[in-house]
Amino acid sequence: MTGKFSVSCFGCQARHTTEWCALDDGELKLLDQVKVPKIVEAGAALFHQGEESDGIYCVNSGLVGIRRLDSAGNSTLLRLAGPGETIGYRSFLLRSTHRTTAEIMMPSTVCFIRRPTVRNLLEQNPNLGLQFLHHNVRDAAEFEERHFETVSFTVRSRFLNLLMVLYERFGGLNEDGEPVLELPLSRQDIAALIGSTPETVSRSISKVQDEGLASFKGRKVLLRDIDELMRQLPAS
Amino acid sequence: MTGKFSVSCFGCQARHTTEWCALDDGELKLLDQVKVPKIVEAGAALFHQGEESDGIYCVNSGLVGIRRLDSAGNSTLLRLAGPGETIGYRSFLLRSTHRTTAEIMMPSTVCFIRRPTVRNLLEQNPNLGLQFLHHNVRDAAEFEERHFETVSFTVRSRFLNLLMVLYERFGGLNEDGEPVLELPLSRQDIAALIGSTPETVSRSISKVQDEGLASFKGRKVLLRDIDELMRQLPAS
DNA sequence: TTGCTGCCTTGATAGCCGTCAAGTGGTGCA
DNA sequence: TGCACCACTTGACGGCTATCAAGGCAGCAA
Repeated sequence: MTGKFSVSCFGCQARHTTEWCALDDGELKLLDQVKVPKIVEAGAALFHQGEESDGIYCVNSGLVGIRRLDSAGNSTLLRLAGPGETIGYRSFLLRSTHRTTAEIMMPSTVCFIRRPTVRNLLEQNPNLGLQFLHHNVRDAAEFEERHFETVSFTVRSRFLNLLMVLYERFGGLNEDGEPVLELPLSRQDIAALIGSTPETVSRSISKVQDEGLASFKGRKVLLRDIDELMRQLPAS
Repeated sequence: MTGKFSVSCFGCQARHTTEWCALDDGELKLLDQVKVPKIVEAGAALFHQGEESDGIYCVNSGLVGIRRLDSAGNSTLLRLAGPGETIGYRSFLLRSTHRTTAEIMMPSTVCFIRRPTVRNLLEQNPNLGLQFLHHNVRDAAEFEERHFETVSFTVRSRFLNLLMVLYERFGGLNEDGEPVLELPLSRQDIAALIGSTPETVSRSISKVQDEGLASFKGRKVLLRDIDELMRQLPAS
């Protein structure tokens, strides 16, 4: 954690796409007053696996990685959370310790909401609970989807899939109008996300590059043939 | 669907382990009156992928398979639902069409609860929503876990894992006091559940048999060395 | 009985991919 | 400038597993 910043819930871009849209003006005002906004540097952690849950986090900007440590001490990236996503609400609702570690992947701004606040709001406004439910149902559906993909498609397909998802989130056009992307992930984390290894990811990258579909230089990507890349995605 | 049967929510074994434990007596009485109990034969479907969701199902006894059809028309078994589990609530909550098909795997009894009833109960009793949330959070955690297992362990490990899970649910002792199990699944469905193919499953079975850990005859299984089988499970 | 059908098993083969190991390149620091 | 360190790449190898193909086996109908 490296600082605080000022942000109003009322002006939050993400508000209308999150569970907090269930709140009325009065409740939102309360939330606005008691939330703890923070600027966080890449590499920091919002919470660690095994810790007690003492509240939930709402991502305002940036990117957060949800990791799990296995018994051997290896850290595996499970999923990413971007602006508008609420983190840590599961352990909160289950009153359990955090089952994962939330690590900042790029400079981010997040809002922390303390346990009592969340509890009060939940009791006050049943719709908020339903919104969390909706959120989680979508998450669960996505996991099911990903599980299906992992067992059905090759590493290459899964990599291309991730690449395009990341492009939609973080991509843009360079000065020449070409589609480019700066990967917010190491090869290791890419590998974990698609259920593979850094070496195999690296080989997939080389192959895609040899075929002229995209150029990779470190984490910088130039998508040379975006149409063909899209065409090669697993149908879903 | 092949018939109706009489069952009271008040006497339902599964009630206390499901989301319906949030209901008070009055609400439960209402539920009891409007629910539609059904006896269903193996092979029938509760709902099909793509259909409109018109309510949710509560499994009273038996086993239901949740399947997904891919674009090529292949049916893939995604997961199983047993007594006490509620089915179809995700499409219900998202107001979307069913994303999966629910197929009866063995003669079962289920209760159907119509959309308006569920909606009313949800509005009336916020705790019910929270219960669904809990349920779904556990589901999501399980998917995450399974995804992790699939990319980390071999087919053999995953097969043994499934075998022991099925044993806990459907296993018992034969007249000689030996642990036995009647698989409720075809090889094809076993393969789908663990993300593999019927051939590889068959080979795993042969291997486990050669090692003297268990005997397979069709769907009948005799677990010869249950301790060793447990020992070979992936740690989790 | 015969034939048919579906499920399961077994064999042969190829390829993807994980693992181990060595090499490359970029960055920061002294 | 040189060195160390780290992430990444590349190569070699082997094993697991998917695929294709053929054969076995039980259930069923005629």
